[in-house]
Amino acid sequence: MTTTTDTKALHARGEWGIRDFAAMFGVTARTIRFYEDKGLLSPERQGQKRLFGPGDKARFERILRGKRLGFSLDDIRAVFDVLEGRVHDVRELRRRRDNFQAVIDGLAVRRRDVELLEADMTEIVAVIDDHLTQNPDDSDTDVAKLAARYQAAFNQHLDT
Amino acid sequence: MTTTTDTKALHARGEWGIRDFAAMFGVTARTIRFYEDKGLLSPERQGQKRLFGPGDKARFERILRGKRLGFSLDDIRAVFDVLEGRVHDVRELRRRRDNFQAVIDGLAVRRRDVELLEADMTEIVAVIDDHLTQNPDDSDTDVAKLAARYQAAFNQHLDT
DNA sequence: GTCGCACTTGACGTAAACGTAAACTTTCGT
DNA sequence: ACGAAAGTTTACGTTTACGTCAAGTGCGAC
Repeated sequence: MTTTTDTKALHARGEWGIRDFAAMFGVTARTIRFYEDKGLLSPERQGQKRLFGPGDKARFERILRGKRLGFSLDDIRAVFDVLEGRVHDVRELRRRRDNFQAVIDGLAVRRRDVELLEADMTEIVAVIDDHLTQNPDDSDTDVAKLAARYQAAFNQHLDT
Repeated sequence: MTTTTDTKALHARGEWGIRDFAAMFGVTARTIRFYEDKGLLSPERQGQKRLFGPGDKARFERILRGKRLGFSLDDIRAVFDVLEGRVHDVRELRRRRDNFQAVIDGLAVRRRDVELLEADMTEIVAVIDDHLTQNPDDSDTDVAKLAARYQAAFNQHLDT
Protein backbone atom coordinates (compact mmCIF):
# COMPACT_ATOMS: atom_id res chain seq x y z
CA MET A 1 0.00 0.00 0.00
CA THR A 2 1.27 3.41 -0.95
CA THR A 3 0.65 6.98 0.18
CA THR A 4 -0.08 7.84 -3.44
CA THR A 5 -3.11 9.96 -4.20
CA ASP A 6 -4.08 8.21 -7.39
CA THR A 7 -7.07 8.95 -9.58
CA LYS A 8 -9.47 6.68 -7.72
CA ALA A 9 -8.45 8.07 -4.35
CA LEU A 10 -9.08 11.58 -5.66
CA HIS A 11 -12.49 10.63 -6.97
CA ALA A 12 -13.42 9.18 -3.62
CA ARG A 13 -12.45 12.44 -1.92
CA GLY A 14 -14.40 14.49 -4.45
CA GLU A 15 -11.37 15.85 -6.24
CA TRP A 16 -10.27 15.47 -9.80
CA GLY A 17 -7.41 16.06 -12.20
CA ILE A 18 -8.04 18.29 -15.18
CA ARG A 19 -8.74 15.40 -17.55
CA ASP A 20 -11.41 13.78 -15.42
CA PHE A 21 -12.88 17.10 -14.46
CA ALA A 22 -13.26 18.07 -18.10
CA ALA A 23 -14.70 14.67 -19.01
CA MET A 24 -17.38 15.06 -16.34
CA PHE A 25 -18.82 17.90 -18.36
CA GLY A 26 -18.05 16.66 -21.83
CA VAL A 27 -15.42 19.28 -22.58
CA THR A 28 -11.69 19.10 -23.20
CA ALA A 29 -8.85 20.02 -20.88
CA ARG A 30 -8.05 22.89 -23.23
CA THR A 31 -11.44 24.38 -22.47
CA ILE A 32 -10.79 24.23 -18.75
CA ARG A 33 -7.45 25.97 -19.09
CA PHE A 34 -9.01 28.58 -21.33
CA TYR A 35 -11.65 29.28 -18.72
CA GLU A 36 -8.98 29.64 -16.07
CA ASP A 37 -7.16 32.19 -18.24
CA LYS A 38 -10.42 34.07 -18.46
CA GLY A 39 -10.67 34.07 -14.67
CA LEU A 40 -13.73 31.86 -14.55
CA LEU A 41 -12.07 28.99 -12.73
CA SER A 42 -9.23 28.99 -10.21
CA PRO A 43 -8.58 25.46 -8.97
CA GLU A 44 -6.00 24.67 -6.35
CA ARG A 45 -2.53 23.67 -7.40
CA GLN A 46 -0.63 20.60 -6.29
CA GLY A 47 2.76 21.84 -7.45
CA GLN A 48 2.11 22.79 -11.04
CA LYS A 49 -0.94 20.61 -11.53
CA ARG A 50 -4.50 21.78 -11.13
CA LEU A 51 -6.69 20.08 -8.58
CA PHE A 52 -10.44 20.51 -8.86
CA GLY A 53 -12.85 20.17 -5.94
CA PRO A 54 -16.63 20.22 -5.44
CA GLY A 55 -16.59 24.01 -5.33
CA ASP A 56 -15.06 24.14 -8.79
CA LYS A 57 -17.67 21.64 -9.92
CA ALA A 58 -20.59 23.75 -8.71
CA ARG A 59 -18.97 26.81 -10.21
CA PHE A 60 -18.49 25.19 -13.59
CA GLU A 61 -22.08 23.98 -13.59
CA ARG A 62 -23.24 27.54 -13.20
CA ILE A 63 -20.92 28.64 -15.97
CA LEU A 64 -22.25 26.02 -18.37
CA ARG A 65 -25.81 26.92 -17.47
CA GLY A 66 -25.12 30.49 -18.49
CA LYS A 67 -23.49 29.34 -21.69
CA ARG A 68 -26.42 27.12 -22.63
CA LEU A 69 -28.65 30.16 -22.40
CA GLY A 70 -26.42 32.06 -24.77
CA PHE A 71 -24.34 34.25 -22.49
CA SER A 72 -20.75 35.01 -23.35
CA LEU A 73 -17.91 34.14 -21.02
CA ASP A 74 -17.45 37.84 -20.36
CA ASP A 75 -21.10 38.11 -19.35
CA ILE A 76 -20.58 35.30 -16.89
CA ARG A 77 -17.36 36.87 -15.65
CA ALA A 78 -19.36 40.02 -14.91
CA VAL A 79 -21.53 38.06 -12.49
CA PHE A 80 -18.63 36.46 -10.65
CA ASP A 81 -16.88 39.83 -10.52
CA VAL A 82 -19.73 41.14 -8.41
CA LEU A 83 -20.17 38.04 -6.31
CA GLU A 84 -16.52 37.88 -5.39
CA GLY A 85 -15.87 41.50 -4.68
CA ARG A 86 -13.99 42.58 -7.77
CA VAL A 87 -16.25 45.55 -8.46
CA HIS A 88 -14.93 48.49 -6.48
CA ASP A 89 -17.05 51.26 -7.96
CA VAL A 90 -20.60 51.98 -6.93
CA ARG A 91 -21.58 53.31 -10.33
CA GLU A 92 -20.23 50.19 -11.98
CA LEU A 93 -22.11 48.10 -9.43
CA ARG A 94 -25.33 49.88 -10.34
CA ARG A 95 -24.68 49.35 -14.03
CA ARG A 96 -24.21 45.64 -13.52
CA ARG A 97 -27.28 45.41 -11.32
CA ASP A 98 -29.32 46.95 -14.13
CA ASN A 99 -27.82 44.50 -16.60
CA PHE A 100 -28.70 41.59 -14.35
CA GLN A 101 -32.24 42.89 -14.03
CA ALA A 102 -32.45 43.10 -17.81
CA VAL A 103 -31.33 39.49 -17.98
CA ILE A 104 -34.09 38.47 -15.59
CA ASP A 105 -36.66 40.34 -17.67
CA GLY A 106 -35.31 38.66 -20.80
CA LEU A 107 -35.82 35.23 -19.28
CA ALA A 108 -39.55 35.55 -19.84
CA VAL A 109 -38.82 35.65 -23.56
CA ARG A 110 -36.59 32.62 -23.18
CA ARG A 111 -39.37 30.67 -21.55
CA ARG A 112 -41.63 31.50 -24.46
CA ASP A 113 -38.86 30.59 -26.90
CA VAL A 114 -38.57 27.17 -25.33
CA GLU A 115 -42.31 26.61 -25.47
CA LEU A 116 -42.66 27.67 -29.09
CA LEU A 117 -39.63 25.75 -30.21
CA GLU A 118 -40.82 22.62 -28.47
CA ALA A 119 -44.23 22.83 -30.13
CA ASP A 120 -42.62 23.51 -33.47
CA MET A 121 -40.07 20.72 -33.32
CA THR A 122 -42.57 18.23 -31.97
CA GLU A 123 -44.80 18.97 -34.92
CA ILE A 124 -41.91 18.57 -37.32
CA VAL A 125 -40.82 15.24 -35.88
CA ALA A 126 -44.39 13.98 -35.93
CA VAL A 127 -44.79 14.88 -39.58
CA ILE A 128 -41.46 13.30 -40.48
CA ASP A 129 -42.36 10.11 -38.61
CA ASP A 130 -45.70 9.94 -40.30
CA HIS A 131 -44.08 10.51 -43.65
CA LEU A 132 -41.43 7.87 -43.04
CA THR A 133 -43.91 5.19 -42.03
CA GLN A 134 -45.90 5.85 -45.18
CA ASN A 135 -42.81 5.80 -47.35
CA PRO A 136 -40.64 3.10 -45.79
CA ASP A 137 -38.67 2.54 -48.98
CA ASP A 138 -34.97 3.04 -49.36
CA SER A 139 -35.22 5.24 -52.41
CA ASP A 140 -35.77 8.95 -52.73
CA THR A 141 -38.73 10.27 -50.85
CA ASP A 142 -41.34 12.64 -52.08
CA VAL A 143 -40.14 15.41 -49.86
CA ALA A 144 -42.37 18.00 -51.45
CA LYS A 145 -45.38 16.31 -49.88
CA LEU A 146 -43.67 16.30 -46.51
CA ALA A 147 -43.11 20.02 -46.74
CA ALA A 148 -46.70 20.63 -47.75
CA ARG A 149 -48.02 18.55 -44.89
CA TYR A 150 -45.90 20.40 -42.41
CA GLN A 151 -47.02 23.76 -43.68
CA ALA A 152 -50.63 22.75 -43.19
CA ALA A 153 -49.92 21.67 -39.64
CA PHE A 154 -47.76 24.63 -38.75
CA ASN A 155 -49.96 27.35 -40.17
CA GLN A 156 -52.63 26.39 -37.69
CA HIS A 157 -50.64 27.64 -34.72
CA LEU A 158 -48.70 30.30 -36.54
CA ASP A 159 -50.73 33.12 -35.06
CA THR A 160 -49.56 32.45 -31.52
CA MET B 1 -49.97 61.91 -56.45
CA THR B 2 -47.48 59.48 -57.92
CA THR B 3 -47.48 55.76 -58.62
CA THR B 4 -44.43 55.50 -56.40
CA THR B 5 -44.26 52.69 -53.89
CA ASP B 6 -42.62 54.65 -51.12
CA THR B 7 -41.64 53.42 -47.71
CA LYS B 8 -44.94 54.20 -46.04
CA ALA B 9 -46.91 52.53 -48.79
CA LEU B 10 -44.78 49.40 -48.37
CA HIS B 11 -45.31 49.39 -44.62
CA ALA B 12 -49.04 49.65 -45.10
CA ARG B 13 -48.98 46.63 -47.39
CA GLY B 14 -46.87 44.66 -44.98
CA GLU B 15 -43.71 44.84 -47.02
CA TRP B 16 -40.36 46.35 -46.19
CA GLY B 17 -37.02 47.29 -47.66
CA ILE B 18 -33.94 45.69 -46.18
CA ARG B 19 -33.18 48.63 -43.89
CA ASP B 20 -36.58 48.72 -42.24
CA PHE B 21 -36.82 44.97 -42.12
CA ALA B 22 -33.51 44.75 -40.29
CA ALA B 23 -34.47 47.57 -37.94
CA MET B 24 -37.64 45.71 -36.95
CA PHE B 25 -35.48 43.04 -35.36
CA GLY B 26 -32.64 45.19 -34.14
CA VAL B 27 -30.09 43.87 -36.59
CA THR B 28 -28.19 45.46 -39.47
CA ALA B 29 -28.76 45.06 -43.19
CA ARG B 30 -25.46 43.23 -43.35
CA THR B 31 -26.90 40.55 -41.12
CA ILE B 32 -29.89 40.10 -43.40
CA ARG B 33 -27.70 39.72 -46.48
CA PHE B 34 -25.50 37.28 -44.61
CA TYR B 35 -28.50 35.17 -43.73
CA GLU B 36 -29.61 35.18 -47.33
CA ASP B 37 -26.17 33.97 -48.42
CA LYS B 38 -26.59 31.15 -45.90
CA GLY B 39 -29.91 30.25 -47.49
CA LEU B 40 -31.96 31.19 -44.45
CA LEU B 41 -33.88 34.00 -46.13
CA SER B 42 -34.94 34.43 -49.74
CA PRO B 43 -36.97 37.61 -50.15
CA GLU B 44 -38.50 38.66 -53.43
CA ARG B 45 -36.61 40.99 -55.69
CA GLN B 46 -37.83 44.22 -57.17
CA GLY B 47 -35.15 44.51 -59.80
CA GLN B 48 -32.01 44.12 -57.72
CA LYS B 49 -33.51 45.25 -54.47
CA ARG B 50 -34.83 42.87 -51.85
CA LEU B 51 -38.44 43.10 -50.82
CA PHE B 52 -39.50 41.48 -47.56
CA GLY B 53 -43.04 40.35 -46.79
CA PRO B 54 -44.90 38.88 -43.81
CA GLY B 55 -43.66 35.42 -44.68
CA ASP B 56 -40.07 36.58 -44.40
CA LYS B 57 -40.96 38.19 -41.11
CA ALA B 58 -42.38 35.00 -39.62
CA ARG B 59 -39.41 33.09 -40.94
CA PHE B 60 -36.89 35.46 -39.43
CA GLU B 61 -38.70 35.33 -36.10
CA ARG B 62 -38.25 31.59 -36.05
CA ILE B 63 -34.60 31.97 -36.96
CA LEU B 64 -33.97 34.41 -34.13
CA ARG B 65 -35.80 32.18 -31.71
CA GLY B 66 -33.46 29.37 -32.58
CA LYS B 67 -30.47 31.66 -32.21
CA ARG B 68 -31.56 32.86 -28.78
CA LEU B 69 -31.59 29.27 -27.64
CA GLY B 70 -28.04 28.79 -28.82
CA PHE B 71 -28.43 27.05 -32.14
CA SER B 72 -26.04 27.82 -34.97
CA LEU B 73 -27.24 29.08 -38.32
CA ASP B 74 -26.34 25.72 -39.81
CA ASP B 75 -28.52 23.99 -37.23
CA ILE B 76 -31.40 26.21 -38.24
CA ARG B 77 -30.67 25.63 -41.91
CA ALA B 78 -30.99 21.92 -41.23
CA VAL B 79 -34.58 22.42 -40.10
CA PHE B 80 -35.58 24.48 -43.11
CA ASP B 81 -33.86 21.98 -45.40
CA VAL B 82 -36.31 19.36 -44.23
CA LEU B 83 -39.35 21.59 -44.19
CA GLU B 84 -38.77 22.81 -47.71
CA GLY B 85 -37.87 19.58 -49.38
CA ARG B 86 -34.13 19.91 -49.75
CA VAL B 87 -33.39 16.56 -48.11
CA HIS B 88 -33.55 13.90 -50.81
CA ASP B 89 -32.16 10.96 -48.90
CA VAL B 90 -34.20 8.84 -46.51
CA ARG B 91 -31.21 8.02 -44.35
CA GLU B 92 -30.36 11.68 -44.03
CA LEU B 93 -33.97 12.40 -43.21
CA ARG B 94 -33.86 9.86 -40.41
CA ARG B 95 -30.62 11.35 -39.08
CA ARG B 96 -32.15 14.80 -38.93
CA ARG B 97 -35.29 13.48 -37.31
CA ASP B 98 -33.15 11.95 -34.56
CA ASN B 99 -31.31 15.23 -34.15
CA PHE B 100 -34.57 17.10 -33.84
CA GLN B 101 -35.78 14.63 -31.26
CA ALA B 102 -32.56 15.15 -29.32
CA VAL B 103 -33.22 18.87 -29.42
CA ILE B 104 -36.69 18.34 -27.99
CA ASP B 105 -35.27 16.19 -25.21
CA GLY B 106 -32.68 18.85 -24.50
CA LEU B 107 -35.34 21.47 -24.05
CA ALA B 108 -36.20 20.01 -20.66
CA VAL B 109 -32.72 20.98 -19.55
CA ARG B 110 -33.22 24.45 -20.98
CA ARG B 111 -36.38 24.90 -18.97
CA ARG B 112 -34.50 23.99 -15.83
CA ASP B 113 -31.65 26.29 -16.82
CA VAL B 114 -34.05 29.19 -17.08
CA GLU B 115 -35.58 28.43 -13.71
CA LEU B 116 -32.28 28.12 -11.91
CA LEU B 117 -30.80 31.17 -13.57
CA GLU B 118 -33.82 33.24 -12.72
CA ALA B 119 -33.69 32.24 -9.07
CA ASP B 120 -29.97 32.87 -8.99
CA MET B 121 -30.06 36.27 -10.67
CA THR B 122 -33.05 37.41 -8.67
CA GLU B 123 -31.15 36.63 -5.49
CA ILE B 124 -28.10 38.47 -6.75
CA VAL B 125 -30.05 41.58 -7.66
CA ALA B 126 -31.83 41.53 -4.31
CA VAL B 127 -28.56 41.35 -2.43
CA ILE B 128 -27.03 44.13 -4.53
CA ASP B 129 -30.08 46.34 -3.98
CA ASP B 130 -29.99 45.70 -0.28
CA HIS B 131 -26.33 46.47 -0.20
CA LEU B 132 -26.72 49.66 -2.21
CA THR B 133 -29.48 51.05 0.01
CA GLN B 134 -27.33 50.44 3.06
CA ASN B 135 -24.29 52.02 1.43
CA PRO B 136 -25.74 54.90 -0.58
CA ASP B 137 -22.45 56.79 -0.66
CA ASP B 138 -20.52 57.67 -3.75
CA SER B 139 -17.25 56.21 -2.57
CA ASP B 140 -15.92 52.70 -2.75
CA THR B 141 -18.18 50.07 -1.37
CA ASP B 142 -17.29 47.30 0.97
CA VAL B 143 -17.74 44.68 -1.67
CA ALA B 144 -16.36 41.89 0.49
CA LYS B 145 -19.46 42.09 2.66
CA LEU B 146 -21.66 41.95 -0.39
CA ALA B 147 -19.98 38.79 -1.52
CA ALA B 148 -20.31 37.22 1.91
CA ARG B 149 -23.98 38.04 2.12
CA TYR B 150 -24.63 36.54 -1.27
CA GLN B 151 -22.82 33.37 -0.36
CA ALA B 152 -25.02 32.97 2.69
CA ALA B 153 -28.14 33.45 0.61
CA PHE B 154 -27.03 31.25 -2.25
CA ASN B 155 -25.75 28.31 -0.24
CA GLN B 156 -29.25 27.75 1.08
CA HIS B 157 -30.60 26.64 -2.28
CA LEU B 158 -27.38 25.26 -3.69
CA ASP B 159 -28.48 21.65 -3.25
CA THR B 160 -31.24 21.93 -5.81
C1' DG C 1 -28.59 66.75 -65.52
C1' DT C 2 -27.16 65.84 -61.04
C1' DC C 3 -27.72 65.47 -56.28
C1' DG C 4 -28.64 62.37 -52.69
C1' DC C 5 -30.34 58.36 -50.86
C1' DA C 6 -31.14 53.52 -50.49
C1' DC C 7 -29.56 49.59 -52.24
C1' DT C 8 -26.25 46.34 -54.44
C1' DT C 9 -22.04 43.01 -54.62
C1' DG C 10 -17.44 41.89 -53.35
C1' DA C 11 -13.46 41.73 -50.31
C1' DC C 12 -11.18 41.93 -46.24
C1' DG C 13 -11.20 42.43 -41.00
C1' DT C 14 -12.43 40.85 -36.31
C1' DA C 15 -13.94 38.95 -31.71
C1' DA C 16 -15.21 34.81 -29.21
C1' DA C 17 -14.28 30.21 -28.04
C1' DC C 18 -11.91 27.07 -28.44
C1' DG C 19 -8.57 23.20 -31.45
C1' DT C 20 -4.09 21.62 -32.34
C1' DA C 21 0.69 20.99 -32.34
C1' DA C 22 5.37 21.57 -30.01
C1' DA C 23 8.32 21.13 -26.47
C1' DC C 24 8.84 20.11 -21.46
C1' DT C 25 8.27 18.42 -16.62
C1' DT C 26 6.34 15.32 -13.04
C1' DT C 27 4.83 11.15 -11.46
C1' DC C 28 3.95 6.06 -11.69
C1' DG C 29 4.21 1.44 -12.35
C1' DT C 30 7.45 -2.17 -13.07
C1' DA D 1 16.08 3.30 -14.03
C1' DC D 2 13.00 4.05 -17.62
C1' DG D 3 9.06 4.59 -20.49
C1' DA D 4 4.25 5.67 -20.56
C1' DA D 5 0.68 8.64 -18.73
C1' DA D 6 -0.87 12.90 -17.38
C1' DG D 7 -0.03 17.57 -16.93
C1' DT D 8 2.25 22.04 -18.14
C1' DT D 9 3.03 26.56 -21.03
C1' DT D 10 3.39 28.89 -25.46
C1' DA D 11 1.84 29.84 -29.80
C1' DC D 12 -0.47 29.72 -33.93
C1' DG D 13 -4.81 27.94 -36.51
C1' DT D 14 -9.98 27.62 -37.14
C1' DT D 15 -14.93 28.42 -37.22
C1' DT D 16 -18.94 31.31 -36.61
C1' DA D 17 -21.28 35.47 -37.24
C1' DC D 18 -21.07 39.15 -38.45
C1' DG D 19 -18.55 44.53 -39.12
C1' DT D 20 -16.43 47.59 -42.25
C1' DC D 21 -15.01 49.68 -46.10
C1' DA D 22 -14.95 50.21 -51.42
C1' DA D 23 -17.04 50.86 -55.62
C1' DG D 24 -20.91 50.76 -58.30
C1' DT D 25 -26.38 50.91 -59.64
C1' DG D 26 -31.19 52.79 -59.78
C1' DC D 27 -34.37 56.40 -58.89
C1' DG D 28 -37.23 60.13 -57.25
C1' DA D 29 -36.52 65.23 -56.21
C1' DC D 30 -35.08 69.64 -57.60
